[in-house]
Amino acid sequence: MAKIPGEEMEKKILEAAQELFLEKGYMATSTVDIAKKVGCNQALVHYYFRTKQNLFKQIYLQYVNSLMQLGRQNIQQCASVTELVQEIIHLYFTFFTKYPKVPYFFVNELIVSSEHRQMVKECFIDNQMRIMLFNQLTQLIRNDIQAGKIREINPYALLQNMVSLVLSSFLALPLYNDFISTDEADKQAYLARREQECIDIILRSLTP
Amino acid sequence: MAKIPGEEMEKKILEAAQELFLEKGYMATSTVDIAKKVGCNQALVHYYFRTKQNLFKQIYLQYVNSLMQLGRQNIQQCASVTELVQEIIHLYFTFFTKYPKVPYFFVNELIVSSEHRQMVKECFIDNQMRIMLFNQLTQLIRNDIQAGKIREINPYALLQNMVSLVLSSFLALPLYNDFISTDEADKQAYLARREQECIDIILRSLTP
DNA sequence: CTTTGAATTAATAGGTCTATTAAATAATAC
DNA sequence: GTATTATTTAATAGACCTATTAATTCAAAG
Repeated sequence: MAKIPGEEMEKKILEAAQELFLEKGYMATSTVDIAKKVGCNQALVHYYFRTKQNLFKQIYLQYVNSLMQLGRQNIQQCASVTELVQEIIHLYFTFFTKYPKVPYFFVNELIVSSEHRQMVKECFIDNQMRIMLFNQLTQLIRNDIQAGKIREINPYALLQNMVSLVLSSFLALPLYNDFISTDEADKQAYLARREQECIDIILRSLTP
Repeated sequence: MAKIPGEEMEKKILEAAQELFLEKGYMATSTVDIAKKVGCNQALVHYYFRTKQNLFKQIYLQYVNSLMQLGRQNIQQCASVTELVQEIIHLYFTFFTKYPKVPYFFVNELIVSSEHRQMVKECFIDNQMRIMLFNQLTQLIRNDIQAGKIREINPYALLQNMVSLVLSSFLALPLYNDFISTDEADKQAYLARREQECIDIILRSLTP
C-alpha cells in the first residue's frame, strides 16, 4: 500500500463504504468489512474518517443532496401540477432504476435511527433549494385549484402520496425477486409499469 | 427465579422479545437485552428457544398470521370492490393504529433479510386463507369490470397500491414525530386523515 | 543520502454478542 | 426424606466489533 498518491485511498474507502451501507445498512456494515472490500488495513478507515458514524454521515448527506438536486431545472420549468407530477415521478423512477438500493437505504436509516433523522432535519431546515421547490409546488397547486383544474389538496399530502407510491415500488423489489421473477428484463418491465401506474393514480387523485 | 410455575417464564420471554424486536428490529436486539427486560438470566432465553433466530421466527410468523386473519369475515361479506377496498383499508388502519410499530417491523424484516422472506414465502405458499381471499378479490374485480363499475386493473397492482399507501402512512410516523408534532392527538388526527386519503385515492384510481 | 511528515500497518484494549456448559436451585415423584 | 427431573444461574468459550496506539513504510524536500 501507500503507493497510491494522496486522496486516492480516502476515495476508495468512501466508495466501498457506500456500496456496503447501501447493501446492508449502517448497523450490519462493519469497518472491518469496509477495509476488507478496499483491501487495506482496518485502522485506515478510522485514520481518514475517525468514526464509522462520520463516514456514514458524509455518505448519507451526499444522497440527501443529490436527491434534492435531482432535476431541479426540469421541475422549475413546469407550468402546472400535472406536468410537475409527471416530471417528478419520472425523474425519481429514472434515478432509482439506476440505483435501486437507494430507496431502502434512505428510508430505513430515516425510520430506524433518531440520530439520522436529526441529521437530515438539520440539513433540510434552512435549505434554500428545498424551500424554493416547495414554494413552487404550493404556488402551482393554488393556481390550478383556482383555475378549476384540480381539486383542493394539501401539498404535504400530495408529496407524501407521490413519495409513498414511488418508494414502495422499489422497496418491493426484493419481494419481486423472491416471489415473482429474478429475470432482469421482467424487473425492468415491472418498474416501467409501476411508473405509469404511479403517475396515473396521482393524476386521478387530483381531478376535481 | 424458578418460582413461577411452568410456561410462565417462556411466555414472559416471548413478550419481552416481541416488544424489543418491534422497537429495534432483529439485528439491534440482543438476547442480553431480552433477558434484561424480563429480569432473568440470559441463558434462559436460549434454554427455551435455543437460538435467537427461533425466537424471532415464532414471533414473526405469529404476526404474519394475525395480519392475514384480520377481519376475514368482514372481508368475505363484501359484494363489490369498492366495499372491499374501504373495508380492508379501514381494518388495517384500525389494527396498525393500535400497534403502530408493526408496519415497520414487518416491512423491514421482509426487505432486509432474504431468510425472513423465505420464511414468509413458505408460510404463504399453500395457505388456504390467502388463496381464498385472493380469489375473492379477483372474482369481485372481474364482476365489477364487466358491470362497468370499475376500470380494468390487475389485482396485484391494486393490492400493492393499497398496501403501499397504508403502510407508508405508518412508516412516516417517526418523521411526523420529529418534523411536525409529537402531540398524540395530532398524530391520531393525522392517521384519521390518512385513512380517508388512502380510501379516496384508491377508489378514484378505480373509476372507469 | 538523510530528514521529515504523511500514509499504512500490526497489535491490542475494551466492548459487545450468541451459544454452551456445568453447577445450583426448585419442583415433583416415590 | 430422598431420588429425579425441570428450571435457573454463573461462568465462559469463541467471535466479532470499534477505536486507539505505537511502530513501520513510503514520498518528497533539503
